[in-house]
Amino acid sequence: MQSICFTSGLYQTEIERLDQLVDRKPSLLKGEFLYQSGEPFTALFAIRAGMVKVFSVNDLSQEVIHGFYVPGDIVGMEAMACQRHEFCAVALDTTSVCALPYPQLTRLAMEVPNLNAQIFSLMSQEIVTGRLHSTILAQKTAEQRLADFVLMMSGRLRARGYEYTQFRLNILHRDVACYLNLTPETVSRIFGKFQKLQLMSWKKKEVLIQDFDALQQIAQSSDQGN
Amino acid sequence: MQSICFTSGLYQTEIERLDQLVDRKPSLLKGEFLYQSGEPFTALFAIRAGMVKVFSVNDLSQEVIHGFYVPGDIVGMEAMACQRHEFCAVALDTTSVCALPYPQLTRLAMEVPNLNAQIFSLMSQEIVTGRLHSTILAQKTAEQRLADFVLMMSGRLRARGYEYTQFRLNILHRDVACYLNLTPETVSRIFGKFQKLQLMSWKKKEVLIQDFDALQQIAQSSDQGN
DNA sequence: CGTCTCCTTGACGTTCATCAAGTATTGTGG
DNA sequence: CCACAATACTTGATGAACGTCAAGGAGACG
Repeated sequence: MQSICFTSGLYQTEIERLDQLVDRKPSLLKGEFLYQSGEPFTALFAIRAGMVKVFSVNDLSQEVIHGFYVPGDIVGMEAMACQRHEFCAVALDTTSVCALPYPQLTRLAMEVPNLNAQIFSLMSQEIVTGRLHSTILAQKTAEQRLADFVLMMSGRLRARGYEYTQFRLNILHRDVACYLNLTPETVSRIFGKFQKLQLMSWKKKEVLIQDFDALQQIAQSSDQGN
Repeated sequence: MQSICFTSGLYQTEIERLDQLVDRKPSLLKGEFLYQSGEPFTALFAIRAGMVKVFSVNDLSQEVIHGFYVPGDIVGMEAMACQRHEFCAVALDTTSVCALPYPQLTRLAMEVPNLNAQIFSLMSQEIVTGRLHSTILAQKTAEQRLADFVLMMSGRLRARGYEYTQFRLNILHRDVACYLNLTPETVSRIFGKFQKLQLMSWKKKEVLIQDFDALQQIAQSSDQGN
């Protein structure tokens, strides 16, 4: 079962031991929380199916979205420091997850060096991802951000063996806007433009990418080049 | 010596074992690199004195600054996933660091649960810090970002027992601009305004904070409130 | 003491947010 | 299963915050 998350560096026997401590949760419905800000931290969550967004809420109770997580991803690592959640994680779709209870996980990690290294690696990757996100917010135009976003989601699905030119993506455009620090209006205008240019379409939760190269070019064009 | 970095959760005997694997480096001069993008990852670095900035370089060879690190901080954790640096770390001042060789560190961590937990905690904290940085870039006005930045640096010095109302900060305003996704011109204008209002001054690398409350208020004002 | 980099100050322009109003889509209860 | 309400998306007109460009002044380093 855990063939997706932690396992790239583990032996079969190690995977089996990991399986034993996994707490397989019932499916979450759209809108249900994995965790909320303020709750004590008890476990990491491995996503098996569906999609999750992680966000915080600012002073004016607007969401600030920090990431969308797909099957194979682990969420919750940001709470290990305080042993308390400062962020919220909510299902965007019917979602199934495995809980990895933290005390048991660390205990097992102390016995299985490969598992410990895997956790380090995942956390390190999360730091890098966060910095990339910052960079995109800071350096790219609205068009670049959107092209980048679509390609990134496609790439992550691809990396995990899913269809990546045409796929269901149950994310509100409003949430995309929020993740990329844009407004829904801007997102709408730019997706409209992309569709007119036959680069891609995103209607009714269905994404279709028609021209990867052109999107890539937009995403990378050296700032005001476009 | 290591009374600053990892040690909050360690016993004396554990600290001593950590001390044994520390590789105490000679001082770095301003402008010298701790590591550069592309180099293999060999060690984490604990900063003992001075200041370090971590950054990446974008397509147009402009720096994107991800953080400034002060004594007591650990840098390099983002490279654990790939075992290769994707970022650069450079001394902004005469800086002294300890290298914590990664293989030895992980080996020791396997024997000392407290140390392992400490590393998890630091990495988790780094994820949170990155998300806060994103949030500031995304949600705050130029004035708020600058007020926030000054208070943050002050707060970090304070947390580590240094002077925090008046202190040396060897960071170019250009680098502050880069970190906060602003231009040097904007930074100059706003610091000029803050000085006129007697909130703070920053001249010749010397920061003086005159009115914490007012800065706090600016940093937090609910967006366009100010 | 001179050069180079950094900082300052002003005038102007651009990107994207805001506001507003209308259309589509989704969800719900009868 | 349909009708209606609520939410999401679209499209246009306007505006503001900050970037860009330019030129002058101060500080730092050799």
